[in-house]
Amino acid sequence: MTAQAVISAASNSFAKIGVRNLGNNYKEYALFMKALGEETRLKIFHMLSDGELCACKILEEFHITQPTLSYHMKILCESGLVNGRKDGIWMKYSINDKSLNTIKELFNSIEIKNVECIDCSAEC
Amino acid sequence: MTAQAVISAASNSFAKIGVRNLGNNYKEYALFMKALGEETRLKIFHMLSDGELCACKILEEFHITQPTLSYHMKILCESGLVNGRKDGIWMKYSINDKSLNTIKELFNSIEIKNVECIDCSAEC
DNA sequence: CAAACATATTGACGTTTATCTATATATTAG
DNA sequence: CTAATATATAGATAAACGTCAATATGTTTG
Repeated sequence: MTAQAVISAASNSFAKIGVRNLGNNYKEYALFMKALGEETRLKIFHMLSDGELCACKILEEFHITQPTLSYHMKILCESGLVNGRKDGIWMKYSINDKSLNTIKELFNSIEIKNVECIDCSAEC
Repeated sequence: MTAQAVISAASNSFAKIGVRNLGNNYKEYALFMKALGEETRLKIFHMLSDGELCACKILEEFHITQPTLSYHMKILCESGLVNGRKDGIWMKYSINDKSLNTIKELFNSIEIKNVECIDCSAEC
């Protein structure tokens, strides 16, 4: 079975049980979540919701070294959640509007359905 | 400086720059995000948005072993995002409504403010 | 250009993660 | 009770992660 066939089989299975298939987007979304799955980065992201901040201001709020902050900002930026722009010697960071909306839509699109799984015995 | 003092100092700093402080909740939220920051788990979570599913059905959709699925389900459940209930020999999983709403509120509460960071030079 | 400053990169390190195989623990059916 | 089935746990392992100290890079100012 080729890699393509495996992927195709997986997609078909998803369709079989009626799940909305986000396709390749799962990779992107997982990257968003991974970026926010670390307390320091989540706090930084939340700090940025009040507007753009420069690295030095962010650094003041944590007990980490400057290289560690730089590492976290890199992950936030590479995920696409955060924009960085250089302003003279300063790096200024802000939330990427588009990505935030993507996340909002992802979660808001999930509506709880109180459907019990009842046909297990017939299929497993 | 004691651990308590450190935490207290951090909280004060947050207040200083006017960030909504989510307090201890950051740990919980980061756990949510970490749980969804892995492609397989994100897919599973999304599958569950169509209703309760048993482990064996979920397993069919992935090319992983049963112990690996068990490991992922444990992480999803321990984060609080997913509920598990035992029904005979089957484990049935569903999305935790309360946690989903918590996440929705977390992101929906973030409104983009186009505020440039301009007073860096004065404070750094 | 040189000094001062903000940020990025490198290399090292211990820790955590995702995965597997092998095995254990339920639970139901005969 | 025993066999079959679904799931969980244990132990091992390779890769990824978060952190730091040291150093490099880039920018402004005297």
